[in-house]
Amino acid sequence: MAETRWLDDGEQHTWRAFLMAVNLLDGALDRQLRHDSGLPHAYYQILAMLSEAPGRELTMTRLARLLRSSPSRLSHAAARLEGEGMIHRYKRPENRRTVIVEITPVGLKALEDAAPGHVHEVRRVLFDTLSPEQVGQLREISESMLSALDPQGEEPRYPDPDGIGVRD
Amino acid sequence: MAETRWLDDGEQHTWRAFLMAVNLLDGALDRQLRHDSGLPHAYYQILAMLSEAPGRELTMTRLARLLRSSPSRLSHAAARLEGEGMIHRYKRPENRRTVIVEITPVGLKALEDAAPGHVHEVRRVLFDTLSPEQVGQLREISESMLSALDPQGEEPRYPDPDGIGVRD
DNA sequence: CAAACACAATTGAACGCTCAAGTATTTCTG
DNA sequence: CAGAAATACTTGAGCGTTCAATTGTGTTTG
Repeated sequence: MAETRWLDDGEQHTWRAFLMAVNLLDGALDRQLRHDSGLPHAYYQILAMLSEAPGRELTMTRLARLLRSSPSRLSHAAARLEGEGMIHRYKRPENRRTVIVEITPVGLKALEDAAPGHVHEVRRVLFDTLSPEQVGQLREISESMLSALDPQGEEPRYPDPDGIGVRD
Repeated sequence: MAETRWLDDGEQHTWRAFLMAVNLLDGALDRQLRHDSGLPHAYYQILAMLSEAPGRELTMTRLARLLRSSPSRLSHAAARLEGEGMIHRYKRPENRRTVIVEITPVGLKALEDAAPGHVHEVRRVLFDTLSPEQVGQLREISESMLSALDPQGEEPRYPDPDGIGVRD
Protein backbone atom coordinates (compact mmCIF):
# COMPACT_ATOMS: atom_id res chain seq x y z
CA MET A 1 0.00 0.00 0.00
CA ALA A 2 1.25 3.44 -0.90
CA GLU A 3 1.96 6.09 1.66
CA THR A 4 -1.27 7.35 3.18
CA ARG A 5 -2.35 10.80 2.14
CA TRP A 6 -3.93 12.13 5.31
CA LEU A 7 -6.64 14.72 5.39
CA ASP A 8 -5.48 18.29 5.62
CA ASP A 9 -7.10 20.71 8.06
CA GLY A 10 -9.80 21.84 5.67
CA GLU A 11 -10.74 18.33 4.67
CA GLN A 12 -10.66 17.22 8.27
CA HIS A 13 -13.08 19.93 9.33
CA THR A 14 -15.34 19.33 6.39
CA TRP A 15 -15.41 15.66 7.08
CA ARG A 16 -16.14 16.01 10.78
CA ALA A 17 -18.85 18.60 10.25
CA PHE A 18 -20.43 16.52 7.53
CA LEU A 19 -20.40 13.36 9.65
CA MET A 20 -21.91 15.05 12.66
CA ALA A 21 -24.52 16.85 10.60
CA VAL A 22 -25.62 13.71 8.83
CA ASN A 23 -25.73 11.81 12.08
CA LEU A 24 -27.94 14.39 13.74
CA LEU A 25 -30.07 14.87 10.68
CA ASP A 26 -30.90 11.25 10.23
CA GLY A 27 -31.51 10.84 13.92
CA ALA A 28 -33.93 13.75 13.95
CA LEU A 29 -35.87 12.48 10.96
CA ASP A 30 -36.12 8.98 12.27
CA ARG A 31 -37.18 10.14 15.70
CA GLN A 32 -39.86 12.42 14.35
CA LEU A 33 -41.31 9.75 12.08
CA ARG A 34 -41.24 6.99 14.65
CA HIS A 35 -42.73 9.21 17.29
CA ASP A 36 -45.52 10.67 15.19
CA SER A 37 -46.40 7.70 13.05
CA GLY A 38 -44.55 4.61 14.19
CA LEU A 39 -42.69 4.33 10.92
CA PRO A 40 -38.91 4.21 10.74
CA HIS A 41 -37.52 6.50 8.09
CA ALA A 42 -36.47 3.57 5.91
CA TYR A 43 -40.02 2.22 5.95
CA TYR A 44 -41.46 5.57 5.08
CA GLN A 45 -39.18 5.64 2.06
CA ILE A 46 -40.44 2.24 0.97
CA LEU A 47 -44.03 3.38 1.12
CA ALA A 48 -43.21 6.67 -0.58
CA MET A 49 -41.42 4.96 -3.46
CA LEU A 50 -44.26 2.49 -3.92
CA SER A 51 -46.87 5.24 -3.88
CA GLU A 52 -45.19 6.87 -6.86
CA ALA A 53 -44.75 3.74 -8.93
CA PRO A 54 -47.10 3.01 -11.81
CA GLY A 55 -49.87 0.83 -10.44
CA ARG A 56 -48.40 1.50 -6.98
CA GLU A 57 -46.33 -1.65 -7.26
CA LEU A 58 -42.79 -2.76 -8.02
CA THR A 59 -40.77 -5.92 -7.85
CA MET A 60 -38.64 -6.40 -4.78
CA THR A 61 -35.43 -6.10 -6.72
CA ARG A 62 -36.41 -2.93 -8.52
CA LEU A 63 -37.62 -1.36 -5.31
CA ALA A 64 -34.39 -2.29 -3.59
CA ARG A 65 -32.41 -0.75 -6.44
CA LEU A 66 -34.37 2.48 -6.38
CA LEU A 67 -33.89 2.81 -2.65
CA ARG A 68 -30.27 1.72 -2.72
CA SER A 69 -31.26 -0.90 -0.19
CA SER A 70 -30.03 -4.44 0.13
CA PRO A 71 -32.48 -7.20 -0.84
CA SER A 72 -32.21 -8.59 2.66
CA ARG A 73 -33.08 -5.32 4.30
CA LEU A 74 -36.05 -4.86 2.04
CA SER A 75 -37.20 -8.38 2.66
CA HIS A 76 -37.20 -7.93 6.41
CA ALA A 77 -38.93 -4.59 6.09
CA ALA A 78 -41.53 -6.03 3.73
CA ALA A 79 -42.28 -8.77 6.23
CA ARG A 80 -43.10 -6.19 8.87
CA LEU A 81 -45.02 -3.88 6.60
CA GLU A 82 -47.02 -6.78 5.24
CA GLY A 83 -47.82 -7.93 8.76
CA GLU A 84 -49.25 -4.48 9.39
CA GLY A 85 -51.27 -4.58 6.20
CA MET A 86 -49.46 -1.68 4.57
CA ILE A 87 -48.19 -3.63 1.63
CA HIS A 88 -49.12 -6.83 -0.15
CA ARG A 89 -46.73 -9.28 -1.84
CA TYR A 90 -47.70 -11.64 -4.60
CA LYS A 91 -46.30 -13.49 -7.60
CA ARG A 92 -47.45 -13.55 -11.19
CA PRO A 93 -47.67 -16.95 -12.89
CA GLU A 94 -45.54 -15.82 -15.82
CA ASN A 95 -42.50 -15.22 -13.62
CA ARG A 96 -42.53 -17.17 -10.44
CA ARG A 97 -39.32 -15.98 -8.94
CA THR A 98 -40.00 -12.27 -8.82
CA VAL A 99 -42.18 -10.94 -6.06
CA ILE A 100 -44.34 -7.91 -6.63
CA VAL A 101 -44.93 -5.50 -3.78
CA GLU A 102 -48.00 -3.36 -3.82
CA ILE A 103 -48.91 -0.60 -1.42
CA THR A 104 -52.36 -1.12 0.09
CA PRO A 105 -54.94 1.52 1.01
CA VAL A 106 -53.84 1.07 4.61
CA GLY A 107 -50.26 1.79 3.62
CA LEU A 108 -51.27 4.76 1.53
CA LYS A 109 -53.26 6.14 4.43
CA ALA A 110 -50.32 5.70 6.80
CA LEU A 111 -48.06 7.46 4.30
CA GLU A 112 -50.45 10.34 3.78
CA ASP A 113 -50.84 10.79 7.50
CA ALA A 114 -47.12 10.74 8.06
CA ALA A 115 -46.14 12.93 5.14
CA PRO A 116 -46.94 16.44 6.39
CA GLY A 117 -45.02 16.05 9.64
CA HIS A 118 -42.14 14.46 7.83
CA VAL A 119 -41.91 17.16 5.19
CA HIS A 120 -42.06 19.75 7.90
CA GLU A 121 -39.11 18.09 9.63
CA VAL A 122 -37.14 17.83 6.39
CA ARG A 123 -37.60 21.55 5.93
CA ARG A 124 -36.66 22.30 9.49
CA VAL A 125 -33.45 20.29 9.49
CA LEU A 126 -32.35 20.81 5.92
CA PHE A 127 -33.94 23.32 3.58
CA ASP A 128 -34.64 26.00 6.14
CA THR A 129 -30.99 26.02 7.12
CA LEU A 130 -29.72 26.49 3.58
CA SER A 131 -29.84 29.29 1.03
CA PRO A 132 -31.34 28.45 -2.36
CA GLU A 133 -27.81 28.54 -3.72
CA GLN A 134 -26.66 26.00 -1.18
CA VAL A 135 -29.53 23.72 -2.06
CA GLY A 136 -28.29 23.69 -5.62
CA GLN A 137 -24.75 23.01 -4.49
CA LEU A 138 -25.88 20.20 -2.24
CA ARG A 139 -27.70 18.64 -5.11
CA GLU A 140 -24.63 18.61 -7.30
CA ILE A 141 -22.46 17.35 -4.48
CA SER A 142 -24.91 14.56 -3.76
CA GLU A 143 -25.08 13.58 -7.38
CA SER A 144 -21.30 13.49 -7.60
CA MET A 145 -21.15 11.16 -4.64
CA LEU A 146 -23.95 9.06 -6.03
CA SER A 147 -22.33 8.52 -9.38
CA ALA A 148 -19.10 7.51 -7.71
CA LEU A 149 -20.74 5.18 -5.22
CA ASP A 150 -23.36 3.70 -7.46
CA PRO A 151 -22.53 4.22 -11.13
CA GLN A 152 -25.33 1.89 -12.22
CA GLY A 153 -27.87 3.71 -10.08
CA GLU A 154 -31.27 4.11 -11.64
CA GLU A 155 -33.76 6.84 -11.05
CA PRO A 156 -37.49 6.30 -11.20
CA ARG A 157 -38.55 7.96 -14.45
CA TYR A 158 -42.26 7.50 -14.60
CA PRO A 159 -44.43 9.43 -17.04
CA ASP A 160 -46.72 10.08 -14.09
CA PRO A 161 -49.68 8.01 -15.30
CA ASP A 162 -52.38 9.28 -13.00
CA GLY A 163 -50.46 11.61 -10.88
CA ILE A 164 -50.81 10.92 -7.20
CA GLY A 165 -47.97 9.79 -4.99
CA VAL A 166 -46.82 11.57 -1.90
CA ARG A 167 -44.07 14.15 -2.22
CA ASP A 168 -41.56 14.24 0.51
CA MET B 1 -51.19 22.65 11.78
CA ALA B 2 -50.82 24.98 8.84
CA GLU B 3 -51.13 23.83 5.28
CA THR B 4 -48.17 21.68 4.32
CA ARG B 5 -45.66 23.28 2.04
CA TRP B 6 -44.53 20.35 -0.08
CA LEU B 7 -41.15 20.05 -1.70
CA ASP B 8 -40.87 21.46 -5.18
CA ASP B 9 -39.14 19.48 -7.90
CA GLY B 10 -35.71 20.88 -7.20
CA GLU B 11 -35.96 20.28 -3.49
CA GLN B 12 -37.35 16.84 -4.09
CA HIS B 13 -34.43 15.84 -6.29
CA THR B 14 -31.91 17.34 -3.94
CA TRP B 15 -33.43 15.55 -1.02
CA ARG B 16 -33.57 12.17 -2.73
CA ALA B 17 -30.03 12.41 -4.07
CA PHE B 18 -28.75 13.51 -0.71
CA LEU B 19 -30.52 10.68 1.10
CA MET B 20 -29.29 8.01 -1.26
CA ALA B 21 -25.75 9.38 -1.28
CA VAL B 22 -25.53 9.50 2.47
CA ASN B 23 -26.97 6.04 2.76
CA LEU B 24 -24.45 4.56 0.37
CA LEU B 25 -21.61 6.56 1.79
CA ASP B 26 -22.14 5.48 5.35
CA GLY B 27 -22.65 1.90 4.27
CA ALA B 28 -19.40 1.90 2.32
CA LEU B 29 -17.42 3.35 5.19
CA ASP B 30 -18.87 1.00 7.74
CA ARG B 31 -18.32 -2.00 5.52
CA GLN B 32 -14.73 -1.14 4.80
CA LEU B 33 -13.89 -0.55 8.46
CA ARG B 34 -15.65 -3.64 9.72
CA HIS B 35 -14.12 -5.81 7.04
CA ASP B 36 -10.56 -4.56 7.38
CA SER B 37 -10.36 -3.99 11.09
CA GLY B 38 -13.47 -5.27 12.83
CA LEU B 39 -14.42 -1.80 14.01
CA PRO B 40 -17.79 -0.24 13.22
CA HIS B 41 -17.49 3.33 12.03
CA ALA B 42 -19.01 4.67 15.23
CA TYR B 43 -16.38 2.85 17.29
CA TYR B 44 -13.60 4.14 15.12
CA GLN B 45 -14.86 7.64 15.79
CA ILE B 46 -14.77 7.02 19.52
CA LEU B 47 -11.17 5.89 19.39
CA ALA B 48 -10.22 8.74 17.05
CA MET B 49 -11.77 11.36 19.31
CA LEU B 50 -10.07 9.90 22.37
CA SER B 51 -6.72 9.76 20.64
CA GLU B 52 -6.83 13.50 20.09
CA ALA B 53 -7.90 14.45 23.58
CA PRO B 54 -5.39 15.83 26.04
CA GLY B 55 -4.12 12.88 28.05
CA ARG B 56 -6.01 10.68 25.60
CA GLU B 57 -9.00 10.70 27.93
CA LEU B 58 -12.38 12.34 28.32
CA THR B 59 -15.45 11.95 30.48
CA MET B 60 -18.29 9.94 29.03
CA THR B 61 -20.56 12.94 28.79
CA ARG B 62 -18.02 15.14 27.08
CA LEU B 63 -17.12 12.40 24.64
CA ALA B 64 -20.78 11.83 23.86
CA ARG B 65 -21.24 15.55 23.26
CA LEU B 66 -18.28 15.79 20.93
CA LEU B 67 -19.48 12.82 18.92
CA ARG B 68 -23.11 13.92 18.97
CA SER B 69 -23.87 10.51 20.41
CA SER B 70 -26.41 9.56 23.02
CA PRO B 71 -25.05 8.61 26.44
CA SER B 72 -26.67 5.22 26.09
CA ARG B 73 -25.04 4.49 22.78
CA LEU B 74 -21.67 5.48 24.07
CA SER B 75 -22.16 3.40 27.17
CA HIS B 76 -22.89 0.26 25.19
CA ALA B 77 -20.00 0.96 22.86
CA ALA B 78 -17.65 1.57 25.77
CA ALA B 79 -18.64 -1.77 27.24
CA ARG B 80 -17.58 -3.56 24.10
CA LEU B 81 -14.42 -1.55 23.57
CA GLU B 82 -13.42 -2.05 27.16
CA GLY B 83 -14.02 -5.78 26.83
CA GLU B 84 -11.57 -5.78 23.96
CA GLY B 85 -9.03 -3.81 25.92
CA MET B 86 -9.15 -0.78 23.65
CA ILE B 87 -10.29 1.65 26.28
CA HIS B 88 -10.25 1.83 30.06
CA ARG B 89 -12.88 3.40 32.30
CA TYR B 90 -12.26 4.69 35.79
CA LYS B 91 -13.49 7.23 38.32
CA ARG B 92 -11.61 9.86 40.23
CA PRO B 93 -12.31 10.15 43.96
CA GLU B 94 -13.05 13.88 43.73
CA ASN B 95 -16.03 13.32 41.46
CA ARG B 96 -17.55 9.94 41.78
CA ARG B 97 -20.33 10.28 39.29
CA THR B 98 -18.33 11.08 36.19
CA VAL B 99 -16.54 8.26 34.42
CA ILE B 100 -13.32 8.91 32.58
CA VAL B 101 -12.58 6.98 29.42
CA GLU B 102 -9.00 6.53 28.35
CA ILE B 103 -7.75 4.98 25.16
CA THR B 104 -5.24 2.19 25.84
CA PRO B 105 -2.16 1.26 23.82
CA VAL B 106 -4.19 -1.60 22.38
CA GLY B 107 -6.86 0.85 21.26
CA LEU B 108 -4.31 3.23 19.84
CA LYS B 109 -2.73 0.40 17.91
CA ALA B 110 -6.09 -0.69 16.51
CA LEU B 111 -6.82 2.89 15.50
CA GLU B 112 -3.46 3.36 13.82
CA ASP B 113 -3.86 0.11 11.94
CA ALA B 114 -7.34 1.03 10.80
CA ALA B 115 -6.63 4.64 9.91
CA PRO B 116 -4.91 4.36 6.52
CA GLY B 117 -7.58 2.14 4.99
CA HIS B 118 -10.30 4.31 6.43
CA VAL B 119 -8.80 7.56 5.14
CA HIS B 120 -8.38 5.96 1.76
CA GLU B 121 -12.04 5.06 1.73
CA VAL B 122 -13.08 8.53 2.85
CA ARG B 123 -11.15 9.95 -0.06
CA ARG B 124 -12.59 7.45 -2.47
CA VAL B 125 -16.22 8.03 -1.55
CA LEU B 126 -16.10 11.72 -0.75
CA PHE B 127 -13.14 13.93 -1.52
CA ASP B 128 -12.13 12.29 -4.77
CA THR B 129 -15.61 12.84 -6.12
CA LEU B 130 -15.67 16.57 -5.34
CA SER B 131 -13.86 19.61 -6.65
CA PRO B 132 -12.01 21.71 -4.07
CA GLU B 133 -14.75 24.26 -4.47
CA GLN B 134 -17.39 21.70 -3.64
CA VAL B 135 -15.47 20.63 -0.55
CA GLY B 136 -15.70 24.19 0.69
CA GLN B 137 -19.39 24.33 -0.10
CA LEU B 138 -20.02 21.06 1.65
CA ARG B 139 -18.28 22.36 4.71
CA GLU B 140 -20.48 25.43 4.89
CA ILE B 141 -23.58 23.41 4.22
CA SER B 142 -22.66 20.95 6.96
CA GLU B 143 -21.97 23.73 9.39
CA SER B 144 -25.32 25.33 8.62
CA MET B 145 -27.10 22.08 9.33
CA LEU B 146 -25.06 21.55 12.46
CA SER B 147 -25.85 24.91 13.94
CA ALA B 148 -29.55 24.37 13.28
CA LEU B 149 -29.60 20.86 14.66
CA ASP B 150 -27.29 21.34 17.57
CA PRO B 151 -26.90 25.01 18.48
CA GLN B 152 -25.04 24.16 21.67
CA GLY B 153 -22.63 21.89 19.85
CA GLU B 154 -19.07 22.05 21.04
CA GLU B 155 -15.95 21.48 19.06
CA PRO B 156 -12.81 20.05 20.54
CA ARG B 157 -10.43 23.00 20.79
CA TYR B 158 -7.26 21.57 22.21
CA PRO B 159 -4.00 23.50 22.22
CA ASP B 160 -2.41 20.30 20.91
CA PRO B 161 -0.29 19.51 23.97
CA ASP B 162 2.02 16.91 22.51
CA GLY B 163 0.68 16.55 19.09
CA ILE B 164 -0.20 13.02 18.14
CA GLY B 165 -3.71 11.79 17.46
CA VAL B 166 -4.79 10.08 14.32
CA ARG B 167 -6.17 12.19 11.49
CA ASP B 168 -9.05 10.80 9.62
C1' DC C 1 -29.72 20.12 56.82
C1' DA C 2 -33.23 17.49 54.71
C1' DA C 3 -36.00 17.06 50.65
C1' DA C 4 -36.15 17.91 45.97
C1' DC C 5 -33.84 18.40 41.91
C1' DA C 6 -30.38 17.85 38.39
C1' DC C 7 -26.68 15.33 36.47
C1' DA C 8 -23.71 11.16 35.01
C1' DA C 9 -23.82 6.90 33.56
C1' DT C 10 -25.77 2.27 32.95
C1' DT C 11 -29.06 -1.45 31.86
C1' DG C 12 -32.25 -4.44 29.24
C1' DA C 13 -35.69 -5.12 25.89
C1' DA C 14 -37.14 -4.16 21.29
C1' DC C 15 -35.93 -3.61 16.83
C1' DG C 16 -33.75 -2.77 12.29
C1' DC C 17 -29.67 -3.86 9.64
C1' DT C 18 -25.82 -6.81 8.01
C1' DC C 19 -23.85 -10.87 6.52
C1' DA C 20 -23.73 -15.53 5.09
C1' DA C 21 -26.31 -19.27 3.82
C1' DG C 22 -30.26 -21.32 1.71
C1' DT C 23 -34.31 -22.22 -1.58
C1' DA C 24 -36.57 -21.53 -5.97
C1' DT C 25 -36.73 -20.37 -10.45
C1' DT C 26 -34.96 -18.91 -14.89
C1' DT C 27 -31.36 -18.47 -18.37
C1' DC C 28 -27.24 -19.67 -20.48
C1' DT C 29 -24.05 -22.97 -22.71
C1' DG C 30 -21.76 -26.88 -24.70
C1' DC D 1 -31.72 -30.51 -23.57
C1' DA D 2 -29.05 -31.48 -19.37
C1' DG D 3 -25.95 -29.25 -16.18
C1' DA D 4 -24.11 -25.02 -14.64
C1' DA D 5 -24.67 -20.31 -13.63
C1' DA D 6 -27.22 -16.41 -12.72
C1' DT D 7 -31.21 -14.24 -10.66
C1' DA D 8 -34.88 -13.31 -7.08
C1' DC D 9 -35.89 -13.55 -2.75
C1' DT D 10 -35.88 -15.24 2.15
C1' DT D 11 -34.08 -16.63 6.57
C1' DG D 12 -31.69 -16.54 11.07
C1' DA D 13 -27.98 -15.21 13.90
C1' DG D 14 -25.36 -11.42 15.59
C1' DC D 15 -24.92 -6.79 16.62
C1' DG D 16 -25.49 -1.76 17.28
C1' DT D 17 -28.91 1.72 18.40
C1' DT D 18 -32.92 3.44 20.69
C1' DC D 19 -35.99 4.27 24.41
C1' DA D 20 -37.52 4.08 29.01
C1' DA D 21 -36.34 2.98 33.43
C1' DT D 22 -32.80 2.79 37.11
C1' DT D 23 -28.92 3.73 40.13
C1' DG D 24 -25.84 6.60 42.25
C1' DT D 25 -23.98 11.15 43.11
C1' DG D 26 -23.78 16.16 43.42
C1' DT D 27 -26.31 20.65 43.99
C1' DT D 28 -30.17 23.62 45.36
C1' DT D 29 -33.34 25.59 48.16
C1' DG D 30 -36.96 26.34 51.77
